Amino acid sequence: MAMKVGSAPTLTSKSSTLADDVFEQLRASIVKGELTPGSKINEPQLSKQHGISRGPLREAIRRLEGCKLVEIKPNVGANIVSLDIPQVIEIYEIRESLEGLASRLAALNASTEDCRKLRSLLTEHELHIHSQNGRRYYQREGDLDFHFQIVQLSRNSRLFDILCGELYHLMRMYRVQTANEPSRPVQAFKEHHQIVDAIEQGDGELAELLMNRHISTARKALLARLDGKPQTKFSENVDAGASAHQ
Amino acid sequence: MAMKVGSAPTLTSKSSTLADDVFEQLRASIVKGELTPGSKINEPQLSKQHGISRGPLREAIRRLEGCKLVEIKPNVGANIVSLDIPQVIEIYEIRESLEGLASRLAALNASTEDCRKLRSLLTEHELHIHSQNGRRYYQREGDLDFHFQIVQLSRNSRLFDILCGELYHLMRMYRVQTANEPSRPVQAFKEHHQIVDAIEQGDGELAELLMNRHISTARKALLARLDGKPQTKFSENVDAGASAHQ
DNA sequence: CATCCGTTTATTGTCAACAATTCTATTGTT
DNA sequence: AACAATAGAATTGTTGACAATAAACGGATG
Repeated sequence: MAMKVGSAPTLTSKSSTLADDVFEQLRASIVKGELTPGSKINEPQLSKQHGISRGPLREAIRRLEGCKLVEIKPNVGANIVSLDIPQVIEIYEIRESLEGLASRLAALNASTEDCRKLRSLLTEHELHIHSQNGRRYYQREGDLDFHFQIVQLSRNSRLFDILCGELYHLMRMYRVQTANEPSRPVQAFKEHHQIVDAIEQGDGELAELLMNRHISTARKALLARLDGKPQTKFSENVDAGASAHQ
Repeated sequence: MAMKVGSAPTLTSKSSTLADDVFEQLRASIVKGELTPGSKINEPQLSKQHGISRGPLREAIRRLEGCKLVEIKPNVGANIVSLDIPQVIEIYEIRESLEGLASRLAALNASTEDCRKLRSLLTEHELHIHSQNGRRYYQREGDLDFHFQIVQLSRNSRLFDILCGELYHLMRMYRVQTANEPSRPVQAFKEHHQIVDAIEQGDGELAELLMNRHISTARKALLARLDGKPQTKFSENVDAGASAHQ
């Protein structure tokens, strides 16, 4: 269950503009890490690379600015946004509230069919969890899929936009494995099941509480890490936190 | 205590780009309602009106698109975003969670000086509340000021961005007076004081609970209105909800 | 009278050139 | 050798022109 956002339909695409296309490509590159946080955007280079003029490229960059994925300094240029650990913790605090809300709403809306899908997603994860490659997969993609589904079930489209359109992109940028902590994925897996239990029973308050705890665990792990390495400027391959659980 | 976002410093401003300037002007126009929801953006007209070329204007529009304040259809143009009542309710659900979080964090961070400022803001509101013009002022501007301050005290910059940079702008667009309900502002005023009480005592959980209730009241008023007029396409001068309390 | 179709008009998308600013590197001085 | 000033290169900001698409108009036809 991959979570495509909005991909181009036809090969010789015509219906969308160059600015839209390059916007999505750039956003994907940022999330994948091909454009590393803090790095500078060179307009002439990028425009040549994508075979377009600077006009549409600049529009795409401006749109990324609106999404807070790049920062533009006048007469200097655009840089990929870079988060330090305190900022990531801020995001976790917000996620905690928002995904709690999503879980509560999901419990009110979810059909039995929806719950069945959630379960199958979890059993699929269980298969991967024990293989080494699988663990990596689970932590890098599979886990967010679960949260993604919950948010969809909330049926609150703006909540979906904020979480999946803004915060999750940043989460992925700073996705990191809960290295050297083999017990956590298994525990997270159990918590996921508990959350589905609550949703299945239509117990919104419980679902909210469990999701809050679930994310809070990861936030606290990050916080502990912050105390350990005080003002470390979050380099690329950190190995805790973001996906500490999920 | 007016809440300017980011205004130009010098008269013959030079340090910022045309795209940045027109972006802020357009955003202000949208929030003020000078550009009505759903209306189309005419590039040649606007560029002449602002005395700039279409290039920077288009960049500003693309940035607004990133902020979800306008929607662009390829080869057709940009329209000011228009919300119907269900969408506004979605926003209230999110506000409820997020401002609850903000209140909880504010209770942990606020100094006695901060609390003093909150009180003075509230007493100022009390003065305005009983005059007819004042009531209008209070509902249109003063009330959001209070919420604005709370969010600032949370010291979570991204929370601030989401609430004050995205949602409040939309709130203002659909700001509407709780017409024919003179009791509500007084009640809201009391609730504001209760929230400050909790913050003053450092009781984060209570502050969160009270803020949740406070916003929930407004959301339910909107919901009741929704049931009354089913699929009304939220015209400009609705008279309930958005600022029903707050 | 309504509808369909082609023409005209206006608006959007794209590009390449120019202007303005910042960054770089060399030179000259202490 | 270290630092400041200056000239050059590179990058960003802005503009106007052109191409492509969609909307508006008008006439012919059922």
